Amino acid sequence: MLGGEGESSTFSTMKEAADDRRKSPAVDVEDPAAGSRYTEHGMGTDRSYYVPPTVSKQTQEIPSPCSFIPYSPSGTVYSPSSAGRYPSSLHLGSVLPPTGFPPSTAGRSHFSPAYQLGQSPGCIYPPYTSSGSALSNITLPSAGPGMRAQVYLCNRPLWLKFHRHQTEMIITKQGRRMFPFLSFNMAGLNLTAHYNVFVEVVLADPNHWRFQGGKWVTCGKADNSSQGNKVYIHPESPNTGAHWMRQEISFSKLKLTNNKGTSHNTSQMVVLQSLHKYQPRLHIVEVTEDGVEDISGDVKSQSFTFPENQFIAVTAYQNTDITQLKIDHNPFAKGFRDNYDSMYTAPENDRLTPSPTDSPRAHQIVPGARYAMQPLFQDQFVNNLPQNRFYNSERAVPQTNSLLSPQTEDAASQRWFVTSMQGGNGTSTSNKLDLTPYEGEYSSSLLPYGIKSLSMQTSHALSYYPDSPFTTMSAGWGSRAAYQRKVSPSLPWSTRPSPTTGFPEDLNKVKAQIEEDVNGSGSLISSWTETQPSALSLDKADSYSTTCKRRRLSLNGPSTEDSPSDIKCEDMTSAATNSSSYIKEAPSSKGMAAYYSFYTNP
DNA sequence: ACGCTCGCATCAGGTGGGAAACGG
DNA sequence: CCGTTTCCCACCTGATGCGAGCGT
Repeated sequence: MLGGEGESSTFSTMKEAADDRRKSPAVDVEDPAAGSRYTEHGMGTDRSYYVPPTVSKQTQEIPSPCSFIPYSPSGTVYSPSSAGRYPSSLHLGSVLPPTGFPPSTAGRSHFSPAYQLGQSPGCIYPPYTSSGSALSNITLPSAGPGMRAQVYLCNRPLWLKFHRHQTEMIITKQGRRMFPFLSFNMAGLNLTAHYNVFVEVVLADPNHWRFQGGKWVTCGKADNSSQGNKVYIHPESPNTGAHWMRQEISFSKLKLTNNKGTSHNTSQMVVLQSLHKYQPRLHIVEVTEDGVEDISGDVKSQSFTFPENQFIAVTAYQNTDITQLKIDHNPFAKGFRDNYDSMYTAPENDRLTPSPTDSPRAHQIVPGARYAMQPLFQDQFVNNLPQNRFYNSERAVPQTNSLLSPQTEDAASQRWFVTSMQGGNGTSTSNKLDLTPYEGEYSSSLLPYGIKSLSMQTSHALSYYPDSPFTTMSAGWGSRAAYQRKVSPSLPWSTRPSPTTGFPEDLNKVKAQIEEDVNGSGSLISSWTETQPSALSLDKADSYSTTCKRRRLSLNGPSTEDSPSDIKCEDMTSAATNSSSYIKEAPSSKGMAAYYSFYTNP
């Protein structure tokens, strides 16, 4: 409602920012230099923030009352090279957590350490350290105590799964929802201040892509002239910081279209061009109570970019791995799962209760691991051991495989870290996907995200995918969907024990926990910059060249990683549970609620 | 009698696949 | 001719409405 209205007018500043961006859209992802481009921005400075793709800086934590702060990197965590280019205004890198924790340490205690590390990120996440260290540079928002926002990508594990294979999003004339959809948890906002929260989808790189030979390759230049709405304002905008932090903020209703002329539901539709790569960006803009952006004084806006959210817009899926992931995780595609099973696991079509150990696909689908994990982090980790690997693999493998040869991914999957980050622009290799830069980060981040997601739970936001208990997961995740699979209707998840662990009693504890999450996992992302809202589409694309062949890749190897993501989610939940004491809503079992409740309670 | 909860049926909407249509 | 886009299909989820059953 509000958001929609406000789009054009309210965010004028944003538009300006966007304009600025346009000027420099074209940097190549590949360009090593690109990394440098990503600059941080200071708070009000400008939109040009970006994070060096390769370089992520870890921020050192500044002692601040708010534990969250530490991670709020203004700096950059990582910015995808591509992202940097078009960044409208702010770019925050997401902080990635180090690779998974050792199973043994998985437990909460484990996080604590992470937390500490968080303060010195470098230590904690060695991989990221180099680049990640950038975070330290991050300047905290000067805006005021309330302005230090931190954002968690709730369904990051799921996004990572897709990202590994180069996420594709279908765009249709009438609009197609994203899956995974964007779902965030926020922290660090002023409880009483009002904010508009919106997502802007910007061109991630200057290339036109095509799927050829089983992988995505560039094919000419992107069409910068694209027109149409590029911003989706969360329907609950404007709203108070307490509101935004109380629950998971889902953008499940956001639709992607290629219909530039669409006049209806423009508030729900983001116009994109097929075969172009995009980077969703979350913007949080402080506004007056009536939703008007406060132009007086310093503009308080922050933007957050998660490289794993990048996707290529398509009118038909190109990579069968992506198709399978969609089918496996999207409840609405459940009808296609049987086929899927048959395709991938021939003999076992009938398996009613897929076990995690089953075929890779089964992992994705099966939540078994998750469930088990819920109770405790440790459990989660333990169970996840394999999963962790997957995650790693996701990271490491990602680009290469997914793009190149998915089939081989599994094997490769074992490696989590990618060196790319350090290098300056990890972009190095790839122009193609630019995954590398992120990967390192991803790996580290996995846990964190998972954690958060747990906390998030409240699902009110999610109308479609929220299941009750699992809502949190839903946001993203596939986890839920997976569980629901026909195959394993009987899965215990419904019975999931709610987290029993208590939350930290006091805020400090909560903070600490959060920090842990952040640090440890790095899940929080955060790069935030205060800048003016920028937002609008920048990209214009032009016609892209042309020929693209579509090839469907193999099915073979559906990713093996599915479970990991789930796991993470679960982990998070468990974590959340720990802090239950704060939970206001005690929704069933959702630790998430608890987590947020913290915020809600002044 | 009234109010609440539960279960079932229905409807709207979302999903990917496949074929046809479109365009260079 | 080839690649991309569009349309239709069957299937599924989620929300809603309605009625029955139960408790006060």
